[in-house]
Amino acid sequence: MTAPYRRPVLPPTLADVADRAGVSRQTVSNALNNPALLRPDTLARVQDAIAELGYTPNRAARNLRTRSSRLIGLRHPPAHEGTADALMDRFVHSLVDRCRQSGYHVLLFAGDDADPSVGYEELVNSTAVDAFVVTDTFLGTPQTTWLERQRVPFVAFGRPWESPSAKHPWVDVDGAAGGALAARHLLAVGRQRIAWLGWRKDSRIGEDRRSGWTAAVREAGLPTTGLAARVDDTLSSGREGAAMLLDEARPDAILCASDTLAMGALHALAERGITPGRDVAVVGFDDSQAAQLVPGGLTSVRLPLEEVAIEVVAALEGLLARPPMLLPPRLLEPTLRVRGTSAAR
Amino acid sequence: MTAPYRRPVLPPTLADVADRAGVSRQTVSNALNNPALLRPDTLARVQDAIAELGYTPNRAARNLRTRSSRLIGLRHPPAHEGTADALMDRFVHSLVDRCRQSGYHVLLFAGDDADPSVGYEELVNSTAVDAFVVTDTFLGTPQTTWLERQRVPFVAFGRPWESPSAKHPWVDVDGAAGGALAARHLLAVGRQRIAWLGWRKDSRIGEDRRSGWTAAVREAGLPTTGLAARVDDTLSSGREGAAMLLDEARPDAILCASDTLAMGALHALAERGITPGRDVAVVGFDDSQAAQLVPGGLTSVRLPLEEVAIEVVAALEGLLARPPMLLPPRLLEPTLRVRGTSAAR
DNA sequence: ATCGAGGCCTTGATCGATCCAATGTCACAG
DNA sequence: CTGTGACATTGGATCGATCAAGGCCTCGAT
Repeated sequence: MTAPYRRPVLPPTLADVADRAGVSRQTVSNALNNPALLRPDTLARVQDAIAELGYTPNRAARNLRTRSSRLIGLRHPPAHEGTADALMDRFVHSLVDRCRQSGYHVLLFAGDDADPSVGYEELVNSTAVDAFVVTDTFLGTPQTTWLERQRVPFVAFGRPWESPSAKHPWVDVDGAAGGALAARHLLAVGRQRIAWLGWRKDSRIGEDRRSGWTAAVREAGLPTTGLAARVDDTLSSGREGAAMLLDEARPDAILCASDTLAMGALHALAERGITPGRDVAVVGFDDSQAAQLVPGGLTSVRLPLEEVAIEVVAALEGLLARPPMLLPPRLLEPTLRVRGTSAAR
Repeated sequence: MTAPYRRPVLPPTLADVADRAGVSRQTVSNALNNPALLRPDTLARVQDAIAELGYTPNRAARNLRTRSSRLIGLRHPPAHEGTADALMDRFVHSLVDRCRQSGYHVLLFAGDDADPSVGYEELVNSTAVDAFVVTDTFLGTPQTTWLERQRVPFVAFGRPWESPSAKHPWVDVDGAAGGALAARHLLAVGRQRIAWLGWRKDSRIGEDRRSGWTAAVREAGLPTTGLAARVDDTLSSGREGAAMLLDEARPDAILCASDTLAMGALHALAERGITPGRDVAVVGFDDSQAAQLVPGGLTSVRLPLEEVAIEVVAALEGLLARPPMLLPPRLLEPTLRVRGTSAAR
């Protein structure tokens, strides 16, 4: 057996291709990066040589010369063991897919919640990545301010809640629109007393979603007072919150800030022998897997993560173009997945 | 405002550090890669200069010269919209974390289920990554055979089920041990008729897990015949399978090949007014989030993904060392998370 | 016939690190 | 005083691509 896991011969270089095609290195380079500069017959000859040799440009050499790596850094969000993970997974997937279409790859790295610069700094200074995608802007945005000060190119998935004057490009989902969408759906299927089961007041995202509920319900001339509970984003708090709502406010629908809370609400209903979708409608948020594990299905607001990825990559390309072109922030509309827990009566 | 998102000055190079410290470039290089070669006072001088300038080695240049990128390629598994995703997320997290400790980063890329070489080939030829971590070895392993033939270094998470003679390093979780662990736990809490609710026979992983159940139950002198059902890995099949078992085999425990199936089983119990954990115990597999969303909690076999990541990275380091050192395959033991659905009677 | 313009292609330098071979320094034995 | 070897440090070449500038054509205008 020969030496295992070592390629026997070195891969062909651009110079090899040049020799074979009978042209200079620069011409081969142009064939790859600026084909219009070549005469058609020369181009064909070079392309043949490339194909025959199975040549692929060496990234390290190209990176060194062009001072760019065509890599996008993404800090793998720390495991919350919560519902957000599955969401992120969907987003990362879309992002990877979209990056590929633009010739980028995604570099995952681990960060440190305490010090935002950890990880980022090393990658920036070593020119390992061209830009970053930042996801958890709701943690008080220490990293975005750090990145902005360092003039590191990045695009955020999530508004700069804490510093609305921030100038960096960002893409986010309109939580208020999602809340309103869900509330209007519940109104359309004949619900009159629509309760809100949401997160605590210090959650900007939660308050955003909630504002959509408030607006839509008031718009219909229906009450919101006494019909809201704010709890932690856990199954048990969701159950307790829903129990309280059911016992004290007699809602015919519960709109929840997350699928986790919605699952809790479903348990509270079950304990009382109330059938979801018939007696009391339940709607969640994020369209996580849990929504599909409910028999009959949980109606849920679905975030357009594929679109978010598209916009994020577009913003990245603008940022990395020269001259850089800053795209304006984008706020995308979520959609609603109607399932059994909000059937029409 | 100056040009946005462009660093005003070029970062310092190794030569800058050398000038400042009054030594040659090579000495600075040695200070970084082989500090033992330097006299202590020289080393200190160089390190001071590095700190003062805030120098970080340029990756592209280093990669070009050393022919290695210190990047590990990981094909982001296609979204199955199934339970496996959450598992993968945990694994990826551990992997990223572990890679960091070894000075590696993870490069995510999108692949194509049809043609395994897509993605891999480009990254290999362009020397973008040093090695791959391959995760979905259960799909008939087209990519592992391709990678082996191309002599691309890689480590698999998952046995080479289809080609046991494969020589590449791999790490896997002992599903049989997990099945046996869960079965013995059920025996220990006094269960006598332990049913198996598993995947169809063509699932190697499913059959592996099942074999542990068979062995443990037989070892206790208890029956397995008529106590097994094999269905698709969906909530509804789980419910139907469990319903059949409950109606026909009268088990006092149901051991499931996945949490998804276990959730289905719980629904079947609920429909019959049977209390899980008291009347019939239920145990799942994979310890997914769903297991924690069950009130009281679902007992589940937890895969040691953190350990898997450790072993995978260790194998990678062996592979990339020179001379390469192939570590023997590792089969890791899962653990059991005992929760409400298998309480002692 | 000569010149200039433009299209097409080539040559040499360069990016920033490491590899390699060689040199300088020093203590100590012959 | 020279030879030897171990250790510390250096200078030049190199990895494989792109940049910047310049050369060689061809062709039409003078």
